[in-house]
Amino acid sequence: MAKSLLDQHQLKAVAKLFDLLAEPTRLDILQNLKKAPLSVGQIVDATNAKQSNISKQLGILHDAGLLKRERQGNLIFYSIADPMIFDLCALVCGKLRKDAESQLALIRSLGK
Amino acid sequence: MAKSLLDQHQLKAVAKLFDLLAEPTRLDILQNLKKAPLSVGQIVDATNAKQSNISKQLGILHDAGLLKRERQGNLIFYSIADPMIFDLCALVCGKLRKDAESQLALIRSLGK
DNA sequence: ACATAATATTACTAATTAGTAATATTGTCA
DNA sequence: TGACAATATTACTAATTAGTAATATTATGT
Repeated sequence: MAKSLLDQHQLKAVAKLFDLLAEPTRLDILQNLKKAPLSVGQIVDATNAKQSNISKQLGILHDAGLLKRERQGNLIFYSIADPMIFDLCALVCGKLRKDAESQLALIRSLGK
Repeated sequence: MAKSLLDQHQLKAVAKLFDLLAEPTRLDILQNLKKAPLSVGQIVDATNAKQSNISKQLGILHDAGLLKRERQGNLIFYSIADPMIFDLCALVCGKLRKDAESQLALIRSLGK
């Protein structure tokens, strides 16, 4: 086992995946799809984004392979293609919570 | 336990953290710091980015709390503040590898 | 075929930001 | 103090992109 550092190309691929998760609207879509597939309209209702934007972001997530798409009559249902995303989000949420708790403990310790 | 969906503010915080990891240069810095703290000059040498850019990206990572900074004489050493980052990167790398392997298997299965 | 509902696309604006050259700052050593 | 090395900052450009209104597409039911 050598240095095993990622090369430029690989770094770019990793960055691209992180970038997909670096937008609140897309994260909102993903967390809403966590339990079950939803139609575009349902996602629009669940978030507070406009239809055109949701459609756009769904397209981005689908093109990247993070979402699956299935037509059912007049509706189009999207679903999570790889639940690994939620492991990622759990890690990040865990870190943020831990940081916040440390912050809180620090503040409390200053309260004499 | 209710719906437990993140609100707008929380989504923004999560997105911000992902955004820090959504740039190849910053990822390159982080992976170089994985083994040990490095000075700015060492990081510049290890990557193929200019000094001013490395310094800028180090500042961003430090301001966000992902890196620690320590002066030693003329040099300034940066180090990873929270190794959780590597868990994140490992997940992403794992996914990309798995996807690539599936792709490869598919191609092979088509080769008669 | 027509009206309607659901979704996608287009064209655009505003905001963000990576990278950079030049310059400023900070520390070391003589 | 002055020269030098390491790092940070500034000011700028070019590129990317979220959000949006308007419009186009696609499917359904009559």
